[in-house]
Amino acid sequence: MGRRSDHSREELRALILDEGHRQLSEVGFARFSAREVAKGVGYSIGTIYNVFGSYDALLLALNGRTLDLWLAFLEERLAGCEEGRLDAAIEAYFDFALGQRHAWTALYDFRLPEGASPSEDYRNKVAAITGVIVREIAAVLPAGAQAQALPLARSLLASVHGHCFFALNGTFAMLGESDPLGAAKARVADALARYGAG
Amino acid sequence: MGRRSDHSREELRALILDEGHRQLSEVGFARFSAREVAKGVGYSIGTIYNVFGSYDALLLALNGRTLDLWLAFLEERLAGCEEGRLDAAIEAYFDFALGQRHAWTALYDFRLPEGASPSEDYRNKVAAITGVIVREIAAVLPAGAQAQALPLARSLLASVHGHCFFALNGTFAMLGESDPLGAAKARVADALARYGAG
DNA sequence: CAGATTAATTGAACGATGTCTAATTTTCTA
DNA sequence: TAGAAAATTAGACATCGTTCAATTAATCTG
Repeated sequence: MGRRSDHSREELRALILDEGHRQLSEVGFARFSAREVAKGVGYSIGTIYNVFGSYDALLLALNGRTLDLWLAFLEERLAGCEEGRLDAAIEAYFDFALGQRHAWTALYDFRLPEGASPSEDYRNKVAAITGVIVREIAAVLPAGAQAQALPLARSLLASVHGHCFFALNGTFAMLGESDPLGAAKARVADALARYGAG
Repeated sequence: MGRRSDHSREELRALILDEGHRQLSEVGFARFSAREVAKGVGYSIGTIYNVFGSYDALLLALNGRTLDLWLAFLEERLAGCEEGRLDAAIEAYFDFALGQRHAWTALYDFRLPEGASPSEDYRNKVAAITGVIVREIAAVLPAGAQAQALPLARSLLASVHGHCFFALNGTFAMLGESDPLGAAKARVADALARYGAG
């Protein structure tokens, strides 16, 4: 079969992303297959390569979508939240990871070949999520510690990530920890206490 | 070729583990291949399956070896260390992950199929590493807070893991963080300060 | 020591993967 | 309307994990 006019380039791209994200969320990164996505949208594997160029590029696009969903989820949770916004953000972190388990895990299971770096677009998405945390931390830091908001946000993101990661991969269960979210909140509180936040 | 007397069962197992760990450390989890290991030891792929039963079992054994190396590395670093032992442990965490980059990453990239859980042997190895941290934290906690040593150790392990993970996977670089180790140490110090450690 | 039994080892087969490319077909352009 | 450009396909390729019948060497047995 040759050229078709079923979908424009952008429609096709969106179609593949929709179906791809659906499958990734269902089967997880390890079992994810570009061929299967092609089947799902009724095109051949070659078309996936025409649109995305490579398997890696497809996965980067799918992970980008996950980041978009994550940011939206985070902002929505914070939208009607007056007090305890930072705790709410941590809860949102956990809830998204648990709810979108496979998609979230794929963010970290998938790695570009050594030397390669993600697109500016992708980096911006990561920075956007970080930006939310920077904002929330700045809001609770005293005036004299505002300069610490960015480095602190990066560090606390890493801490929360570690807790969330151990919760999902079974490490915490193996060690008898039954309240990963509580532990994560406590560590964030520890750090903020030192900067006189409140 | 039929039965050979080149190696006993245990020698063969050790041979495969040696070569497997060498290759895993060299090429990383994504490019690791059981067939290639078979080539490396001069046996056929079938023999790998006779000895280990499955690809998953082989990888679990290889990750087990990484955990052994990690524990030994950690203890050796702490051996001649009088003060600042906890900071030394965090440094050791980072140094091992950086030095054994591929092997360390494989600990978390590889996942058992859903529902399956690692062997008791594997769980013990993870618990052993945790045990070292519990011990070191207990040593700096005041008498009244000893009960917190275990939960705190689990939580601080997660925090340090998050920092190490972000350092290795490029997230920190992407966010402009240039001292992940320093940040990890600071978060641990924050937590200990709250418990009156010193 | 000879023959039978057991155990280990092999390599081909299978279905699946990502990747590439020649051929085909449609659409656009001059 | 003829030719150029773009899109789509299907098959080929090398690789992967997995299985298994056949083969061969070591061991046991009488």
